[in-house]
This record gives sequence, C-alpha cells and structure tokens, in this order.
Amino acid sequence: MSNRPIITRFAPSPTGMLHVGGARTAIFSYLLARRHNGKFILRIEDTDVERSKKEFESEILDSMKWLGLDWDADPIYQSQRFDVYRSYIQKMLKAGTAYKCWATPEELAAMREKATAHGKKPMYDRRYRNFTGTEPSGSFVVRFKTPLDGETILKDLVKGDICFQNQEIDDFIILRSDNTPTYNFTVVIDDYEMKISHVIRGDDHVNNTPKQILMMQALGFDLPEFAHVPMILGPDKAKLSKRHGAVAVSQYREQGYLPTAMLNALLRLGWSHGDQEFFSKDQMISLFDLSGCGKSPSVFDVAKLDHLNNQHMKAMDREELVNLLRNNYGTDLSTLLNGDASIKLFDALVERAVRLTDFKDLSAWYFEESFVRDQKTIDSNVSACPAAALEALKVQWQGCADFTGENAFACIKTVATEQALKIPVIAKAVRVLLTGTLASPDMGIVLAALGKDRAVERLSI
RNA sequence: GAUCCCAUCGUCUAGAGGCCUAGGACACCUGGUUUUCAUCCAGGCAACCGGGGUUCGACUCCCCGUGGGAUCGCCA
Repeated sequence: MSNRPIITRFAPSPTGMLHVGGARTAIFSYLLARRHNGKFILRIEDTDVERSKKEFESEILDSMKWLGLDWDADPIYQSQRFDVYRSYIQKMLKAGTAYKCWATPEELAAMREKATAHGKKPMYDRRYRNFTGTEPSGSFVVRFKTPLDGETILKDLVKGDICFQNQEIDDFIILRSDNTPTYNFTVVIDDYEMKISHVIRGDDHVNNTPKQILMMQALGFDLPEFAHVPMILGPDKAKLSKRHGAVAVSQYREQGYLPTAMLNALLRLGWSHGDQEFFSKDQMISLFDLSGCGKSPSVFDVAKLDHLNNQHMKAMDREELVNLLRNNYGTDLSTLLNGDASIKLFDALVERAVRLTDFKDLSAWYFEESFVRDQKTIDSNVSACPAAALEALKVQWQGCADFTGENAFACIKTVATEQALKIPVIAKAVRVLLTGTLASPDMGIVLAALGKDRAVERLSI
C-alpha cells in the first residue's frame, strides 16, 4: 500500500444507461475517495465511436448526480485524447514493446477456428511479432509484445493474489487499423496520467488486468492498487440484465426510490460492517473500507430495497421529503405540514409508504379534488350500519366542541352504545365514507386531520 | 474447450481454529397492540455444497470433487 493520495475513478462507457452494477462500483470508488479525503474522477470511455451515444452519457451523469456521487473536476473524455494515446503507441513501437501486424480479420478468424478445433485457447499466432522485412502495404494494427514466459501476479485488494501465466496471454491489439486505441491500452495510459491510486471495477475485468499490468511495466509506470468487486446477479443467479426487470438506476428513481436507499442497498450488497444494515450517507463515508468487501457475487433483492427505502423515508426531514414529493413525484403534501393533526397524518403516511410514488394514492382521500368514493364499495360496506346511527353520529360530531381524534372517536363509541351496535360496524362505515377505502391510517388520525366540517360533510352518502 | 474467480438460512450477510447449540437483516409464518390495512412489539421457520486431510479441536487452514460465474473481439 503506497502512501500517495487516494484518487479513484469511475469510467463508464456511454453505450448504455447506468445500471446497478456500474453504480455499485462507482459507489465504492466514491466512498473510498471521500473517506480518505481523496479525489473521485469521472472518465468517459467513449473510444468506441460507433456505439457511444450522447444520450447515454447524459443519462449516466444524471444518475450519478441523483445518487449524490459528485465527482471532482470535469469529466475526462477519452475521445479527446487520441493524440496522447498515439504518442505512447509510438514510444512503445520505438522501444520494441509493441509491433505492427498486418494480419487480416479473415486470417484471425481462421486462427481462432483452428485453435478451437484443437481444444486450445483461441489466440493470435504472433506471425508479425518479429517481422523485419519491408512493411507490407495496407492497413495494420499495433499489438503489444506480451512476454512469452514468466507470470504476472495481480495483488487484488478484495480477491487476494491471482497468478497468471504470461504464455496464456495473447499479443493483443492496442491500436486498431483505423488508428484508434483500444480499451486495454487507454485504461493504462489514463490511470497513469490521472494518477489513479485505486482501480475499483467489476470482476469481469480480472482477466484484463494482467494485460494492463504488463503494459504498465513495459511503460515503466507504477502500478495502482486493484480491487475487483463481484458481479451483481438476478434472482435466477445469472448476471443481472434487462430481463430481470429494472436495471437502470434511473428506473429506480422513477419508481420512487430514494438515492440514499439505493446507495444503502447497493453498498450492503457485497460489503458489510458487522451487523449494521442502515447507513446514512455520512456513515457510509466514514465507515467504508475495501476490506469489508466480500468475494462472492450477490443477488439483488428488491424486497430489501423496499424496506430500506421506507427506513430512509422515515429518517428524512419532513420538509425535505415534502419538497422531493412535490418537485419530482407530482404529489404536493405541503399543506399537511401545517398543524399538529395533519402532521400526524403525514407521519402515518410515511409509515406505510414503501416508495415515493405511493404517497399519491395514500393521500388522495385527504384532498377534495382527488377524493373519490366507489358506489360499490359503499354499498357493500356501509349498508351494515343503520342510517339512523350515521345520523346520530353526525349530530354527535356537530355538537363536539373540541374535535380531536380521541373525542371524535369517542362519539362513535357513544353512538354504538346507544344504538346497540358493535363499534367496528360503525367504524368501518365511517372509514369507507370518509376515505373511500377499507384501509386507512388510524381513525383518530383521519378524523383529526379532516376536521369537523369535512368529516360531517362526508358522512352523508 | 482453455484460463481465472466464487461457494454459510429462500435472499443480503456476521464469522478471520475453540466465544457457534452458527448471530443479524429482508422475506415468510404465528401471536399481541391498532376494534381496519399498514406500522409497532413478541415469537417461529430456515444455512456452514460433498469427500478427504492438518489439528487436541474445524464454518473457519490444505487438497480433490461438485456446482455456479467471468473471460477468451480491430466492445468496453
């Protein structure tokens, strides 16, 4: 472990939306940097001009901002650094650590086929590795001159030491025939130039790492620390993908999840701090460390996300929650924050809401403009209660000087006694009449929040 | 096929040789509170992949097997 400053990066390729897997490695990188007062840098890996799309890039940046993963300095675009990469290629060509290759795609396909047929790993046969004659005309690629023997050890911070035989590694392409550099090469150059101290990424990159280490050594670069985190799986234990449902961070945002809940859920997936389940963002930053990462892949469970979302909603300031609901989920509950009775109602709604999108339906009955009663529901639930009882209740309420939840409910009890009815018979009718549904917060809370006039008015069928 | 990785309740995980009769959380089930639903509270169900070692002693260490995954592109 070096004592140089901690600098981490998230390096998405704008060829798709930010998915939960990518988000998690971003979270780990972000947390490590913040924990150690280091830097967290964003690098857009858009060297694949064909597949890279501006829409994806802005989608990714939006999701990052939403999650609260603020990065330091402006994002770096690899597409603007081709000259830099090419100059390093020239250096390597000159130093003899890379070489030109004129093999055509057809020839390569034939090689692969032949190797596979013999039960071997498909590899380039290195036919131009020591080529010295006159250079053929036509397009060429540049390949890295991988050592023919020896081994490369990856000292991974989460996986431990992993040893690779160099002979297993191909003379891979670092510059395409269209003069653009490839991923494995640009990563090495950028991580070096950006002084990245910790490379944190998905473990689908483990097999790329020895290639990168070899190039770093060939270029005389110091190695960064590596941490490869396990993949996130779907319920069927296969790599999480679209067919498992929502995979994009933005989809979760739309579905009404809180960024902190998302952060908490993703962090807890593959990382732990004893038995602690709930983490505020500050705690995440102060407690995160790579040694808490597990080695095995994990299944993403939406039920747990639901639970955490509820927990984080409860932990929020009411004002903050109201603003969020009003600005992003079209539900304005700001009037509920005025007065004790309605604040109690608001808290009751938070208790039962799982997602931010739930508040709309949960609170609909409270507002006259969205209050609806379904005749069928009324017919089947109110008829058991004699009209006379409801009339009596109306009189009781009208005469109730202090219409608190307790007093208003006491009226129900009084009427029940007078009319020789069971309380639930009346209470059920009242609930349906006042809220239009069979399930609502506690009657006392509902009555107090509604107030005498509205309660009395709604008692009429 | 080759290389590499992984393996504790259904799921996320704690566990770094004796503290484990394996703990917590989610989900699920039961009871209580709420004379509704939800919440909340109490309780319950439920796991160390298999086989060999090492050791006085293995969930923990080693080997083999089995299972799962990743990677083998002029994608990243």
